[in-house]
Amino acid sequence: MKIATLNINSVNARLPNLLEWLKVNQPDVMLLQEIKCEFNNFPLFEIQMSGYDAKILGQKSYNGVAVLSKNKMTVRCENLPNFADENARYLEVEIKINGEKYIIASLYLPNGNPPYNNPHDQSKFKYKLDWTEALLKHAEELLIENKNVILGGDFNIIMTAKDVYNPELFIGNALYRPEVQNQLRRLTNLGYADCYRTLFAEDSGYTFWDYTGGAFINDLGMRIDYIFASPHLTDCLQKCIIDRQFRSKEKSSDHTILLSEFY
DNA sequence: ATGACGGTAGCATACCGA
Repeated sequence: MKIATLNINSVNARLPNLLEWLKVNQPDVMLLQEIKCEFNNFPLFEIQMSGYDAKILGQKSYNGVAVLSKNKMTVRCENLPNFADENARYLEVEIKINGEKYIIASLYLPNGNPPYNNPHDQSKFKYKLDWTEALLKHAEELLIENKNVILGGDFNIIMTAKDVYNPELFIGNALYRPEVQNQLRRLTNLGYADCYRTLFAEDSGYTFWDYTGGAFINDLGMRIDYIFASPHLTDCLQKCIIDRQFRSKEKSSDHTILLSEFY
């Protein structure tokens, strides 16, 4: 079972790149974040012609998440349960693959930094903390329900100092604050494994490079996209790959694709 | 504290992002 995740930074701006990648790599499931469109503007026809069905939680201009799947899927929830959210950041589906039932979520965790024009405003960080608390509570319940659970997406959290090119630059940043790093550790303490770190203890594993300042060329990146797998699935973890070549393409997203494979 | 880029909305420039 192959599953990939990508913060695509507008699905319509990057559709050719996505379709080409799907054609070559043929994942069973593809998780997308920041599709930046409503349902009616999602390129459903082109996705279906590539052999995938799509479930979409859209939003105009900002956010928006989707799940693409070769197999039939049903939506379990749009947005986190018990969390009123005006933004489209969480889509959870159920998919049967080779006779096994999976619960899979595509998630886009809030950034949490103050707006540029109001650097002392902490409301966005509070939103991030609250959102992640709701995720943790739900993630715990999912493990009781099914042994095959995958939570993948853009978590907007740099877990440790080795997950960013220069940790000192990020002290106080909402992506690097101890409160959210601790929340992500709590996800692992529930039993979910960070697939990339499970297989690669030392590699940088960056998934994001800023558009500015030649960040990609100089490998000034950070690891903020993750695939977390339930214990039973982690036992079956075979591969985890970061496709840097996809980030080097013309008209690339500022994130790249993370791909996990299970037996 | 701000901007570098890039996307979207909508038509000039503001907002958002990590």
